[in-house]
Amino acid sequence: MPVERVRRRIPEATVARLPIYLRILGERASEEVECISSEGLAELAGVNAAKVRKDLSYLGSYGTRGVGYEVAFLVYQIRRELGLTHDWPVVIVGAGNLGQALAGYNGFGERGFPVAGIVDIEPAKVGSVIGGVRVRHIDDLPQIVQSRRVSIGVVATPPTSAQDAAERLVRAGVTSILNFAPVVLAVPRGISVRKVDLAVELQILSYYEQRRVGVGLQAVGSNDSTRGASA
Amino acid sequence: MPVERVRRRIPEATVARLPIYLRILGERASEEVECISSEGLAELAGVNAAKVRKDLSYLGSYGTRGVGYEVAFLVYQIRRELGLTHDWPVVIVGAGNLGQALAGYNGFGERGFPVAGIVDIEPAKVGSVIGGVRVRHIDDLPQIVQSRRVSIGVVATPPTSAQDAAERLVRAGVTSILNFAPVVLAVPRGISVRKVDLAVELQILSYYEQRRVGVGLQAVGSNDSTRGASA
DNA sequence: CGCGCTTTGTGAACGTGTGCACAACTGCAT
DNA sequence: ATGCAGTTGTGCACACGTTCACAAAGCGCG
Ligand SMILES: NC(=O)c1ccc[n+]([C@@H]2O[C@H](COP(=O)([O-])OP(=O)(O)OC[C@H]3O[C@@H](n4cnc5c(N)ncnc54)[C@H](O)[C@@H]3O)[C@@H](O)[C@H]2O)c1
Ligand SMILES: NC(=O)c1ccc[n+]([C@@H]2O[C@H](COP(=O)([O-])OP(=O)(O)OC[C@H]3O[C@@H](n4cnc5c(N)ncnc54)[C@H](O)[C@@H]3O)[C@@H](O)[C@H]2O)c1
Repeated sequence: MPVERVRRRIPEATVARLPIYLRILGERASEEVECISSEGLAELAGVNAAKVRKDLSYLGSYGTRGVGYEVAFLVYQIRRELGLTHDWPVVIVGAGNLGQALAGYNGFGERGFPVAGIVDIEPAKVGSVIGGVRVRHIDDLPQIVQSRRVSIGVVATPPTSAQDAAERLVRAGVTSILNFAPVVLAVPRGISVRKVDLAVELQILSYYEQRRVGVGLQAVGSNDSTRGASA
Repeated sequence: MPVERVRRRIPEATVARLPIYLRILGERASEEVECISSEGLAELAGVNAAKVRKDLSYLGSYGTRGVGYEVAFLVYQIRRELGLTHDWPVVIVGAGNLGQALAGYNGFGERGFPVAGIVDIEPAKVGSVIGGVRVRHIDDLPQIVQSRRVSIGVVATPPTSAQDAAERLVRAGVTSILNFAPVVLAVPRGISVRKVDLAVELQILSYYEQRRVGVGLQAVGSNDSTRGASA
């Protein structure tokens, strides 16, 4: 087996698009499409073909000129690059409205992110079962993280508790956090954080909606997921 | 009253940060803080102070040198720029797991995005009440959109129905869509779409997690919401 | 085998976003 | 008045991201 050479850094913007390509390719693969051109993939992903080629070129030269990319091989390469060759169990903090919806959602597990546990600070919430996972007390967090080798945590608590939840996750050993609470989390260097903030999304839509005065405006920005994981 | 002059275009990246500033300022305002410096706001927002100043400069010169920005006035200006001077009712398509969590969430209404309605295609779901809103049949969508003057729609259906849901929304008169389904929506020119895709977020975290080999990597990207509203 | 068709991979130009550094300005003290 | 400490607003340089355009390369066919 050859030595795994040091991987070149992949631009943030590209990393955010690879999952999109991956999903599209996955759908094609199940339809027994063997090959796809950058043009075809670009169409399906809603981006420019040159962008697709440049993105894929960061993985290596896996295309065949005059033909395109072999779907199955490309899927393998993207998965490898994104670190999706093994599962990443996640732990959810906060078993409220949102935490329950997340825990009950199968899409996570299917994509390699099984819910290893869900915890809450409220004794009344502890014990109930959501999506096959029993809600446990937040004091069990370190135990869950360590025994299940969890490195990704999801914050689904009210905003006022989000910083506390994040600190507990970090103390328990988690190194990546997906934050649903509308607050800016302070975390130690080396911890990645990504934020999903619905109010922000709506307010951005509001901005463009408001400007929609008479003229049907075109192309107000791209549609990618360019948002860093801070550290 | 002076003529409202044609507003200059605000960079995408700035538009994505304004809601963050707005939330922070809102919290300060309720603590009776009258003035804030770009440095202070930057700290709370987790960004660079120069960036804050440049962002705010797009709104106009509303700061006072040597002093800072008057919180209440700045809140007003940002709200005006984002089009938050009036409510934007939203309609949710898909009353499943996620749709219910969204409808039951008060945070939307509080921030000026009241749920004007929630619809589903499944007769069994119609009639139940979630968060004070009765689920209606999707055929009522045009009526809801028109009578409540809705311009923002939320897609919370399974991926296979998402394109259908989007088309119904557009036909009903909606011009902005927030899409939770993991698919790329095709919409006519002039329709803004933003996407929230949890699997993508997790996969991006996975990428950085996987690279976390030995060296505690620093600063892997920013933490903003730079994602366009396509058209 | 050579030729034409197709599609990749990438250099280069352009556009957007970031952050430094500093002049311009404010307010206050003396 | 004048000076000084503090803070904004912005020109500039650089980094990052996007798109074009085209040479290089594979494929199939005669
Ligand atoms: N529900 C939604 O649709 C929605 C939409 C957008 C954003 N959000 C955000 O997601 C977060 C959760 O929303 P929700 O509707 O589920 O709220 P919720 O109040 O229903 O649930 C929050 C849960 O967190 C638990 N909790 C509180 N402090 C905790 C702590 N320190 N440690 C562990 N658990 C703790 C509470 O006991 C509760 O069960 C909020 O920040 C909200 O703003 C929710
Ligand atoms: N639940 C989560 O936590 C979660 C997380 C991430 C992403 N998502 C995505 O959000 C979407 C919804 O997820 P969910 O868990 O709520 O699914 P769900 O199956 O619980 O609910 C989907 C609802 O949409 C309705 N529906 C189906 N086709 C429709 C149509 N054409 N028009 C109107 N309504 C229609 C169904 O009747 C159902 O009630 C999915 O695309 C899912 O991938 C959900």
